[in-house]
Amino acid sequence: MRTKHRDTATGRDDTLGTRERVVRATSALMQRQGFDGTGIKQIAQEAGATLGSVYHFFPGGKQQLAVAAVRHGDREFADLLREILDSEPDPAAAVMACTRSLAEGLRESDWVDGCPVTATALGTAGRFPDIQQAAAEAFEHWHALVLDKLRAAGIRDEDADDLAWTVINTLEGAELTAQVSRSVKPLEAAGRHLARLITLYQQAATTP
Amino acid sequence: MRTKHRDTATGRDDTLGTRERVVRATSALMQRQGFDGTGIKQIAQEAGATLGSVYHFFPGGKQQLAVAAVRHGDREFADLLREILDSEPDPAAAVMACTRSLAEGLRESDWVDGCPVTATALGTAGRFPDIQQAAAEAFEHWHALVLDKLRAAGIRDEDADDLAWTVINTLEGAELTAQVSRSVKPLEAAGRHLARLITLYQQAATTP
DNA sequence: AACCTCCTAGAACGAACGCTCTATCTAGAG
DNA sequence: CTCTAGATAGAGCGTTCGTTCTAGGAGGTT
Repeated sequence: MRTKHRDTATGRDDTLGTRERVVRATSALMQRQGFDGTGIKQIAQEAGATLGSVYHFFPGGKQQLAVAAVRHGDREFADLLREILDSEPDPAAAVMACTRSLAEGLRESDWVDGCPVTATALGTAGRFPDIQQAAAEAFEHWHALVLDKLRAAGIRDEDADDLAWTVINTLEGAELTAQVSRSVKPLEAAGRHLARLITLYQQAATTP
Repeated sequence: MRTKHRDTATGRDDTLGTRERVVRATSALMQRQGFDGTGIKQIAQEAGATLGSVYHFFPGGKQQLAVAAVRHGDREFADLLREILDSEPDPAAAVMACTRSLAEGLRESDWVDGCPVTATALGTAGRFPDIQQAAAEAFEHWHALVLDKLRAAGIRDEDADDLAWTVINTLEGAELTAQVSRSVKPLEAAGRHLARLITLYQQAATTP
């Protein structure tokens, strides 16, 4: 029954298992519409699955779906972030490359694909601790990646941790502002200023 | 019928008109639960109004309610921002005071009251242009306030505009990260680094 | 008195929601 | 072949959604 054909219109890949297709559809839909704006029947339709299949793989219902979607978004952005950070030896240049990549992704999606976990996490702030914790763990993973890069570049340990948080914060906020404003300007400014900040702490580390 | 009594349990103020009570309830609820997570009947109940009253003042329905709520959040945060910026002559110290204020607000609300426009705007990204534009205007208003402060402190015009965007971006992102992580650490780091960045551009302006 | 405008009140509608349920299909083991 | 567990299929449950609708109350003007 399952064909090896890729549906170019919806981006759905029938070679993936049902569970994976459902997770990806949930992630994509909640990224755009948030938790409450996304229906399970809509997820099933987008994934090319039926309601029975969805509840077979996710007996915990919508909440379990959201947690899986957030974790998927976590891995997805972590892979992108790792790739970009590895491609540039200089951390300042690497962070600027990140802002360019985020800007490109936003523009290509006509300003609808923002951070894959923010929309889901924000709408469920105090209501579903599981979802919130999955989102918090995503931020921590991304922070760890940036932290490694900063430390490898010689930035002092006591500076690097906070600086890595500011990098994540600013990327997050700039993407959000850029999306709402439909302009890459906030992301461009963020890249320039983060690069400036990073080189500042690099100099501080080499001249004690 | 209308008493002059303030309901200390719900925070509802009966001395306000119905329309204003509805707007405030919408703003508060959508700040926590987003657009789709907030029902009109819930708004009516929280505001101490009936469904008929809500639709009398907002015949445009939920969409019009959301726009009014975002504009209310815009004014609310603009007032706070203006007050803090005016209380500190040094822009770096003023921005740090902002991060402290945001951290305090988050902690007091048990991490549920984040930015009053983000949750509403994110969930309606591509669907309701009116809401998105109201949110974009809010960011512009806040940006203008920071921009004035930076210029008044002598920062070069060509630097100040981008720098003001990064301040807004980073405040936004840090509040978001702090809320999800239930920790003030991201906000504290943001305050320190923004202050550092601002003084850097101040020095650049005085030593050509 | 009558009248008019503003506002309040909530029943009722069709649609969509999350979820449960039973039934059927498929594939591999024996 | 039969047996079984995993996966698929979708009708239907009760509830809630946004919205519409009609009816009534409050207060001022004529």
